[in-house]
Amino acid sequence: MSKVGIREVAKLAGVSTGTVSRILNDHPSVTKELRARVTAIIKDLGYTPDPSARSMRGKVSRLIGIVIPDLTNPFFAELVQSAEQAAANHGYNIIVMTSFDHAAKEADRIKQLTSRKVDGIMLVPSNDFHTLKLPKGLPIVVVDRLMPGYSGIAADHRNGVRLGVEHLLQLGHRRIGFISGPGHSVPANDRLRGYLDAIEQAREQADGTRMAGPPLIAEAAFDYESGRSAGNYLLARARNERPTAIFASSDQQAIGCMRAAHDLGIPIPAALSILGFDGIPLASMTTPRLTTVKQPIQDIAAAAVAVLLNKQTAPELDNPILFACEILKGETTASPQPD
Amino acid sequence: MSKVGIREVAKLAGVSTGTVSRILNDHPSVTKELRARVTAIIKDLGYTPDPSARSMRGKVSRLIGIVIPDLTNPFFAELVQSAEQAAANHGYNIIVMTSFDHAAKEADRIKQLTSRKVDGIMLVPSNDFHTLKLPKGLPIVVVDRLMPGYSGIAADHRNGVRLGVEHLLQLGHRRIGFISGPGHSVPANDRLRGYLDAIEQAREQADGTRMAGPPLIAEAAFDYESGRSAGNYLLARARNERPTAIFASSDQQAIGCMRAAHDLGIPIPAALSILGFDGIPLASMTTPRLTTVKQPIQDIAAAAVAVLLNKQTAPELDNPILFACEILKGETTASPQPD
DNA sequence: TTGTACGCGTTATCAC
DNA sequence: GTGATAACGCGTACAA
Repeated sequence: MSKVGIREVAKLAGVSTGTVSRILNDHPSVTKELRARVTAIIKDLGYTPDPSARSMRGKVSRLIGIVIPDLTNPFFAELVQSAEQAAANHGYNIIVMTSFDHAAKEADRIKQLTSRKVDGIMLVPSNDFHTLKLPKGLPIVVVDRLMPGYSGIAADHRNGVRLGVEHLLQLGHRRIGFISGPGHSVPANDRLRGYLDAIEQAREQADGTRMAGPPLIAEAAFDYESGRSAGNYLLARARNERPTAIFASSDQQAIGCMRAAHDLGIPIPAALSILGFDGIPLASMTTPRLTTVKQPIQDIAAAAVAVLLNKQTAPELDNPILFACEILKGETTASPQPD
Repeated sequence: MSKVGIREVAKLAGVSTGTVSRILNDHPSVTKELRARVTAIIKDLGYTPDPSARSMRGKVSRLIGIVIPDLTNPFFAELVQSAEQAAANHGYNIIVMTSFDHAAKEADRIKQLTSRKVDGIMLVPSNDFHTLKLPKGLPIVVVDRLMPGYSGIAADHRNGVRLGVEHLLQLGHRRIGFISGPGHSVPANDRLRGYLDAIEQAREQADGTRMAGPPLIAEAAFDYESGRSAGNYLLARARNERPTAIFASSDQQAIGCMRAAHDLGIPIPAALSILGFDGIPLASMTTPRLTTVKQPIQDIAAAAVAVLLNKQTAPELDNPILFACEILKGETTASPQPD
């Protein structure tokens, strides 16, 4: 149970340390039988290469760093967990750090990771990312909040929202409100664009039924409380003018909005449909269960890890990899009642 | 921006590498002024010691490992985030791994962490922990799910539950139902004990008002759906026999139970009080807001890290450090209506 | 108090 | 195809 190094293995096998090293690293120029014999001895001794020594000599640490704004956000938690799985499948481990959406902290974290010699960084940038200088030469993949100038991977928020709006349109809704995310957030803007796209398109196709005139949009932070006030704002008008459906930019907003509707005595989904975005586990725990547009978090995480490990070619700059969203049907959307 | 090592610093300061090393490690035998000068140069060059080399030569990696069953569980997510903060304050980073409550995976993770030379492991054991062999010589602190034979840190579940029951008693409840956690879970049993303690004590003090006779206990997993069926079970009896309050062992159970009550047309808190346990953010997002017993997660995490870094003496075996819980008042508890 | 020299476990570069 | 050896960057006896 003590220090069994590569030397012990070599001595016991009657070969040199170099050979053992080559075997460990799947170097081709080693006889099959020799490889077999040494491998047996390795297993026998229970020898494991020392990661510290490895990362000192070579350039590989088999470590990837993850920097996210907030781990208590269920979306990021699942992202990290999925990434850990994906990394483990390749013999990698992860170092997790939280930036709290603070650019200075974020820069510091990245510096730490660099000195740790991580083989790559998966970054969900803080919102004031523009002040951020990233070290060159270290693979970095930006996830979810895309940044111009870096390889990015994310869900296709824009089309995801279109999907959601179309779902509501098909149910017969014509006055569809939208709770937008904070204006400085990249995904928030993508989602807003998706909404505007879909509404615009519906207007053009105007199949007799007219779409509502004034845009029914409220901007809010992604959290619960903001969703609630935005809901209050959107619902504070005469019944024949207020939206019959509200599409929120996050599940938490949607749940806050449900609460607002509940406080106003508006039954869901009878008098108001509500649609969320994200697909966090929480969505299925509300009463009634929230219908939501689900992001393929696991796919995103797996792709990000694959890119960092060079298992997959990195996306071009300014041409991110996007994953399609899908609708997770709950009980908060239904056809509108006639006025 | 290239490789600035300890040698460059030494050369530029006109001292030897040994001196620089001693300065870095706060070795006492160095002149104050020399220390000051070299420190300045270090900062000037932006020199950072190479962690890999450090952990190879010395025994310290400034890395601590965290193994938890499931990161998407909000409780564990907050635990990890708090630990990361605490570790960062001491110049440490964390490697996070998920065991999925699978003993074999867990053992493998721990082995990986050992070979990474982490300076300590914070472990929330999987439920079949009894099959677990932990490496000696490596500081390990068991958190939340206490294990006999290891240093443990957790919330005082037992007294926390007592607190909750007393809250309900003070409101006037006499038929208090309890949704217990899974029987094989250590915290679940602690919580059940707390409930039984409090009820027993209330019986003895029997101040005229009689406590309900038969125990109103339902065992369930910690999740939402299980809480819902347990709630259904407890509420499926005549009004004057069913509990006027239900205390759940987790917030998710409590929320499931709220849904059960809602489906049965039982208003909360008018006809039924509900009390949760954990204090996850989700608790304040329900309608109405859940009253719950909050665990001091940050304190737990900070203490665990402190113990691992020897900043604080480890708790005796079988004599864990316990942190007091507190009641987080929401809107789901109130005095019972007369029958 | 400070400098020197060596070793930690591995991989890469040569010879063989 | 395989063996010997330098080098990676730092900590630490030991010598001065």
